[in-house]
Amino acid sequence: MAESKQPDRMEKVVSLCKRRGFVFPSSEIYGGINGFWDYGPLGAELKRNVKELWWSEMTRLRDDVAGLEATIIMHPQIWKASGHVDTFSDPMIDCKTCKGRFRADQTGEIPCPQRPSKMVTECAGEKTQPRPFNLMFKTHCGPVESEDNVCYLRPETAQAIFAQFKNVLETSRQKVPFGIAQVGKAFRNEVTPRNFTFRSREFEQMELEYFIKPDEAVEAISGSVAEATGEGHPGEPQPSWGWQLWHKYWVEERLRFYEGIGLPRTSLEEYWQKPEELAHYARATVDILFKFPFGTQELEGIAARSDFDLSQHERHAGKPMGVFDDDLRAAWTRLPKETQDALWKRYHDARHKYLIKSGVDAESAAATARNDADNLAKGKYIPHVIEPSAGVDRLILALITHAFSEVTETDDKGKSETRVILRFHPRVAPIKVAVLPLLKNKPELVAKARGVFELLRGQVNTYYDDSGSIGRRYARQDEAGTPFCVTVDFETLGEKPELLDTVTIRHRDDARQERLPITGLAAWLLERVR
RNA sequence: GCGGGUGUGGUUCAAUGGUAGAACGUGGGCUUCCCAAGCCUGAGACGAGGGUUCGAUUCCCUUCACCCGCGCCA
Repeated sequence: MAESKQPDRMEKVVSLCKRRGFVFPSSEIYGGINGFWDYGPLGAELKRNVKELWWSEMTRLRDDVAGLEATIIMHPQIWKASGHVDTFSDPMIDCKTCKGRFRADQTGEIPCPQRPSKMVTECAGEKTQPRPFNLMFKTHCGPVESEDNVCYLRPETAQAIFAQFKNVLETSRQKVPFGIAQVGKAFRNEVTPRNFTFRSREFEQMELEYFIKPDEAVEAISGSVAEATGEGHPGEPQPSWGWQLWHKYWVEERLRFYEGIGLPRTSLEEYWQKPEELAHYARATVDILFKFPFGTQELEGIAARSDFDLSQHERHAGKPMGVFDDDLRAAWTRLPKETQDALWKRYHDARHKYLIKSGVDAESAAATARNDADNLAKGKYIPHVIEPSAGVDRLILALITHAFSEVTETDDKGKSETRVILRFHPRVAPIKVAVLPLLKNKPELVAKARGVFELLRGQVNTYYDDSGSIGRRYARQDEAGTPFCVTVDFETLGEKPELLDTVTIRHRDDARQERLPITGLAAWLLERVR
């Protein structure tokens, strides 16, 4: 992957974030703590805007998605079922000679990096003792620390959605296909936090689990599973969509979202994971990448996860995770026998393969798979899932680096000066409008400006500033990414009667100015920041 | 975790074995002030902990953080 790295640009962004109050090192007065970052006043607003836009588009503006806010600490069995306990606990061995790090249980199968003819166990390099390499943050529930009450801080928000699937289904009056959305903190004890906030140990995710019918059910109901035709957004969801079209749909929806908050497609890349890169349960995964100054890196992954997660929880919790589908039941009885048999067999084989892979013994796997396929014929199945999973903090960093621009201007005296402008999309900008009296020592101007400020602050996030020259205040707002400034001058007070109660609106990106009546200000702004 | 680099006001940088300067920013003031104008004035720093030394921001050790590379990244 050819990448143009711009370390200078990244340094400037980091220092701007500190200087203007977007991002601070966590616990800085104690020397900081690796992998943890705080959001300052502007960063907090920016992040809030992004999360609210996501939430609103995902849940409130859709009929088919319900929200959830689950706890960070959950029953430890959840992480057993999800696979995190096992995969995060691999004992690792370091080779002091070649500096390699290997899973302790695989040293007999991995070639030594320095002498590929020999396996790691056979080479002469000095090895460390195996050490547990756990990327989940562990804690204890209750006052006594013992093996019995170990709990984990969630390494992803998704599992809570699966765990609460049934409750949400029953209380939200949704039917498959439908989704459950959640925004929240997650924690991973990363080996190496890197690249500013990009890889942090405490971070926030915006995740949707979108539950769909298995393709066999879609085919039974619609006669066939629709094929994806052509590039781009496949349009409004159709009953005939199988997992592939739903997957494509969500990839395009997510790209639209990024465009809508100011990340054009040219700043993004799609990466379709190759079959050998896929997690064992995934049928397809698309990463949406952003061209960061330190390289092109993942913002969001959209995975087609089959029915793996709900199946795991059904097995581990011993609680049924299947749903009953009236349409399927009705459709099934009308199918010709050979179609029924073919669908039964396909569903059976998929279930059987999953069960065997999960370590279920051959006899129960055979029985369970038969039972699952019989259930399909009665209208019951475990939904499959499409998972668009986005990192909030990565997105914030992408928005800041993308918005960052420098403008060098030379004045009459030949003195040149470089100013920073953060060209945020108005929808995400932390401050939407600044209200500025032209002068601060004229009580009438200040009073009028305060009035305008009070008028606007309940509508959009508004900032009042009367310190320094007007040009300095414009520059200050440019650096904060404020898209609009409202200036109250003597004409507002009626120096020219025809301009009484009008103000100057100044645009961030081109310094353009226009005159608007105060009465229309709020509506004018709302139109542009929503 | 390994190797290399860097830590001085908010930011960007100076200087120094005798406890630190600047620019910008920031607080207050003056100015009919529309793109970081000017003037007056204030606050503000040697990442942390040890050691050597009469004395350490400076030398040494440890530690923490950040950056680059490697490894790891369900």
